[in-house]
Amino acid sequence: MEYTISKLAKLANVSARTLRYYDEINLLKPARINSSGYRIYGQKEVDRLQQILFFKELDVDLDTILSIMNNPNFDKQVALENHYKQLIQKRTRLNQLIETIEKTIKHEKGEIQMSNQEKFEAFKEQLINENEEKYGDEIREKYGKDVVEQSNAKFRGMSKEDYEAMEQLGIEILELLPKAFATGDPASDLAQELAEKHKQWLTFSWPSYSKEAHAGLADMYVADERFKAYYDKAIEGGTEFLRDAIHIFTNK
Amino acid sequence: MEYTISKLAKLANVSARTLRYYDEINLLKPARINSSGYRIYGQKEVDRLQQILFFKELDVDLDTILSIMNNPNFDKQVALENHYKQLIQKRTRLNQLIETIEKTIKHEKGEIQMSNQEKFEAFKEQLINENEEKYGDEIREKYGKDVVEQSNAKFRGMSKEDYEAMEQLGIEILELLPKAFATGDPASDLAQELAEKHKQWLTFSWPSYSKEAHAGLADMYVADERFKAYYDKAIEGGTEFLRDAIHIFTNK
DNA sequence: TTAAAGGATGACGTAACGAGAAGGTCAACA
DNA sequence: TGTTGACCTTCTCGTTACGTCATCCTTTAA
Repeated sequence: MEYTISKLAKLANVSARTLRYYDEINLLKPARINSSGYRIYGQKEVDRLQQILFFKELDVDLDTILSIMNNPNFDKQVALENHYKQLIQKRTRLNQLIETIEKTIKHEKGEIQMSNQEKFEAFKEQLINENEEKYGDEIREKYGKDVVEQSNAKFRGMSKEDYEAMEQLGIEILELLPKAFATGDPASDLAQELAEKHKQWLTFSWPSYSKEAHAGLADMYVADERFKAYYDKAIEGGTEFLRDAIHIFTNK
Repeated sequence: MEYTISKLAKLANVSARTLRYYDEINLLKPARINSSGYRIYGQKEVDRLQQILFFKELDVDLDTILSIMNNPNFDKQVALENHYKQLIQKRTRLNQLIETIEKTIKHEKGEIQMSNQEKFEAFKEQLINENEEKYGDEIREKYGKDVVEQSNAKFRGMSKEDYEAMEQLGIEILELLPKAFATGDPASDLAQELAEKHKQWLTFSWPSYSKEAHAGLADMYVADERFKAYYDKAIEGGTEFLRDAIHIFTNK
């Protein structure tokens, strides 16, 4: 079954302009262009569009969708969970705002004046909470508030280039993991290279590196099913192997 | 208390650029400009900014905020209570989004853990896709966009139990078809039982039942080689027989 | 044959700023 | 007194995800 642009547009309930735009940004290319220059879409494109629209419904921006769909190493689940976290944060913010409004209404009714500080307190609290939520309670509990806060600051100040380098490193780690695992030895050169790469990856977001923290994080990976799923997807048992490699690495 | 632009920006947790922009669009003018051309804000502006930010949190565009705030009939109390109501609504919407994403994550995780579930979900999606491809336009034209979308949604949200019941019904239909066909009469009791079962089967995936739609679908079965092959596999000429039985059933 | 429908490619507009250039002002410190 | 650095100014361009023309070409139905 083949579709012209407006046929597909009707099918998916989007505009033809939208499809041309998706073509333009390489998000969804037509299967072929016919002799008159018309865009012709096939089944594969229909499926892909459906995926795209699914993510769009979750408020994911097109650039991110593009990464998700083009990068085979990009874990859909991780992406979904990140997005989930963002939504939770949004809701937390909303809840605080609701509280603030409740307070404000009460104050106004009671004709009690709020100080400027008080008025903006809610917004500031929002920020703090966002930071706390963003980088996980686990790490905060283990390594203290300061680390998290510095980490936040570093992460926010990260350039696009840095972020992309970090992403690339993450991909390399996933690629290296099965190879290192194949050696069967967490002390092998490949496994230690893996641990080294993981350290580098870590330093992108951590304010300072410490062996204990690195080893602790490795333990957390095994204990946390989300991380475990991520690394085990590359190779079954990969998370434990990575942990062992890191433990050897940090005890050197 | 007087504020320079960055003082106010910090207080309200917005950027200086934002305040300059608000000045530019006449949403928030500074109290005065000092001899060096600096913007100086006072208490009135702080209050106004707070109001603006409240509305902004409600996703109200700045143009609308401008109208609201310039309206002399603007009652702060009423406005606040309206904000409040809207915030509650927004939170409800967010909660729905979060629920959806939770379901999706669970579903995706289930794909990894249980291949049964995976097959089921994947098959459902595939069915929807095929259905969309083959009949999307047609059914939309005939019965309207909503029916198709509700149908897809219903199918997606179907429980495993429902799906299995539906599958069972499908098997029964295939078993009943040759027996009914043997009567040679689409109006026979067996044939009408067949049509009734088919209706039940249909209601699993269709949002609402209508005789016309049922009859239309029967016609489509005969016209489409995929369905025809499916029913003819049970008995040669079974598709036409089923169609005739359904027509009689729907004209009762 | 002709008109309508549908396709294509620009190009501009949108909202709410972010980012950066180029330059002026102010307080502090050597 | 000169200089540094923080802070201010205006101006301009870039961003997202398209909507909306304008202009021209192709296909289809009457």
